[in-house]
Amino acid sequence: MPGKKNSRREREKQQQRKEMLEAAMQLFSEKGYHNASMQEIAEQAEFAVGTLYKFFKNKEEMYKALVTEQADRFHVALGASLETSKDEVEQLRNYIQVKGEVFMSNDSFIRLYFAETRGASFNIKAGLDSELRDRHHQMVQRVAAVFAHGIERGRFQRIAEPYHLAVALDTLCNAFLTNWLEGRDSYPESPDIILNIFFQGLLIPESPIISEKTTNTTLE
Amino acid sequence: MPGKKNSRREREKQQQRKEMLEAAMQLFSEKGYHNASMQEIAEQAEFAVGTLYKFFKNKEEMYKALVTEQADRFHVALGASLETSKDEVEQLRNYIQVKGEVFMSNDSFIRLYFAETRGASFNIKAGLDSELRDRHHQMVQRVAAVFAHGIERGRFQRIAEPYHLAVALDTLCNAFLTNWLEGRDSYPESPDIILNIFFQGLLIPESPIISEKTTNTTLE
DNA sequence: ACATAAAGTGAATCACCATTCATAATACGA
DNA sequence: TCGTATTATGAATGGTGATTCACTTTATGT
Repeated sequence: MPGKKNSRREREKQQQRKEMLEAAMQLFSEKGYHNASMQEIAEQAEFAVGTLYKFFKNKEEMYKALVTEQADRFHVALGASLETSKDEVEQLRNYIQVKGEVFMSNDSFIRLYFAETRGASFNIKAGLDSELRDRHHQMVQRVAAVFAHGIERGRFQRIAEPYHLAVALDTLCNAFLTNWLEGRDSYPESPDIILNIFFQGLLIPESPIISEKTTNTTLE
Repeated sequence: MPGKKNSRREREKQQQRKEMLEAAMQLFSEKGYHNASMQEIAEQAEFAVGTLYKFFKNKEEMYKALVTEQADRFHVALGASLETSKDEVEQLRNYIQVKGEVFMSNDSFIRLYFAETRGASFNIKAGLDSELRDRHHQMVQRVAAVFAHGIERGRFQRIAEPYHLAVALDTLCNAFLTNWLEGRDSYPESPDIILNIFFQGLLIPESPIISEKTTNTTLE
């Protein structure tokens, strides 16, 4: 009487589930939610349609499972990237690095992630998007904390609210990564290109110079 | 025999068309392409379904007309914003300003625009998205030219490729605007918050100091 | 090897929508 | 006002695809 958990059957099931999700991932990311049919997914996964329904209540649940599970992995990795060092610059550098790596190796997921997280996602009613957005938002908050720390410690200049800086950093990564996904451009080998945009001016130079009042951008 | 163009009928037609597109805009941006039915759109516009088809070959064409026409207005406004001044800083400031204004007053369109331009858009096969992306890309190139100029003229430091700077600026605007759309945050009253992130360090200070070699972000 | 339970199958069902087109309403010139 | 042309209407059509479930196949225990 094998303990329910790791029976062979149980492992098999997990494997099947995984294969279904892989097929689904491929088709959803290629054709989008509405244009990928359960039939196709079943064929791709080499199961019968009915079998999909033994694992997932319906198409929507399947999609949700897919997206949230991947997003979890993604967020965990990002979260970890902020723990690696005590130095704020290093933390940010790592964040960018990891984000890049994850994107590189999961590009089909990324399409879905962006579809849900950025541009309006109309696919799913039941608040998948808002759940994802929230988690993403939490991630941004964590990055904001890093900036806040850096500012308190006198490592960074307060050129903007920490939260705004975090939004900015996050979105910059996405933009460059998107460019890379679209093949317009290669993703910066090093995180420094992105960091530079911030740090030229963000990092407090030995001798504090620059602007007269911090806020006003010298204009005519 | 009134010249075919501005006959009353002609004007009426245009008005009707406009009302159809308005209804469509509202529904598409609320529920997405696939979840908005022609029936609904017709009701919302107070026409019969059949009448929609007198104006648009089919749902897809209607959607395309909607998106491209709006996008045109949008791009024209943005383009103009870069012509206002000879000073690069002013040009960028204006770009941000105008982008903000357009977003503010067309938020339902923005959802669609992002859906097409950013996150993977699966809605429409016939290359609407790629057409839009191209135009958007051209816009980015124009901004890049501004940066390039500024750098040549010695107004900006070359902290990154002009193109990269343009991508960055554009995406920063989007991020802040998106935040505003989601109600997480109010859109910066002035463009300066965004500019600051760049210009602290981008603007060449009277006495050239900072970094030892431009490229390497001081790290441990 | 057999009986029973569990898992897998895919044709049939059912709902939903885009699109059409025969008909009705309306506009226009005489 | 009447006859014809133009335009609007919305019920009917046809296709698509999610979901179900009676049946078949496979696994398990004796």
